Amino acid sequence: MTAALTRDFFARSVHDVAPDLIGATLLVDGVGGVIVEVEAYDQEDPASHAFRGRTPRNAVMFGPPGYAYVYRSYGIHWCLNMVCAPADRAEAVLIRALEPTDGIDEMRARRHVEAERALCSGPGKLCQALAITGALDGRALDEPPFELRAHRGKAAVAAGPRIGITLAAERPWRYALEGSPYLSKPLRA
DNA sequence: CAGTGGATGCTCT
DNA sequence: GAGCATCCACTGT
Repeated sequence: MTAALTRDFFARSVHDVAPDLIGATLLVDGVGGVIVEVEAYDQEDPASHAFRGRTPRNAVMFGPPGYAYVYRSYGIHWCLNMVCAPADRAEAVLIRALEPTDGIDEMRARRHVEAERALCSGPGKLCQALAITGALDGRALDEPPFELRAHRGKAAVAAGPRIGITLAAERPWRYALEGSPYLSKPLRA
């Protein structure tokens, strides 16, 4: 029996929560896997959606911790974040990659690809594989359809620069499971 | 491999 | 009207 992650887990600085999420298991309606890559975004971060203040889109980031912030990216993909920090601070962790463990055939069908390595190796890919859409924006992470289980033992976490952004990309706020073949890109120092 | 460009829709200026 | 917290297909070594 593994411990479920509670809302208290997320009621901390995103810079503490993000590395601690590596190794945890994320399922949506029983489909998902182990979190192997995340990125942290805080309120003073020019690359964060919260940087320019509260808007209808990012409202969930300004709410209490332990909720999902889901937004559309490039008009095509969805991206999943987990809201952190005491309320009134807007911080969130972007979930960037999973190692698939549960419902692999269902993920293959949704993604239209065979290779396990390609199912969840990117923020848009994993949302497609787990059927995460804007319908889940603002939903509690400790309630169905979400299931979030803590990692047993210590994960080997490595940090590096963030990916896919132009502003402040050099901040070493990307965290990954060292040596995992399921990352969106290899980690660079 | 590395690099480039198109798809596509919503949010904010 | 610009600009994306992306992905894939295609090009050229």
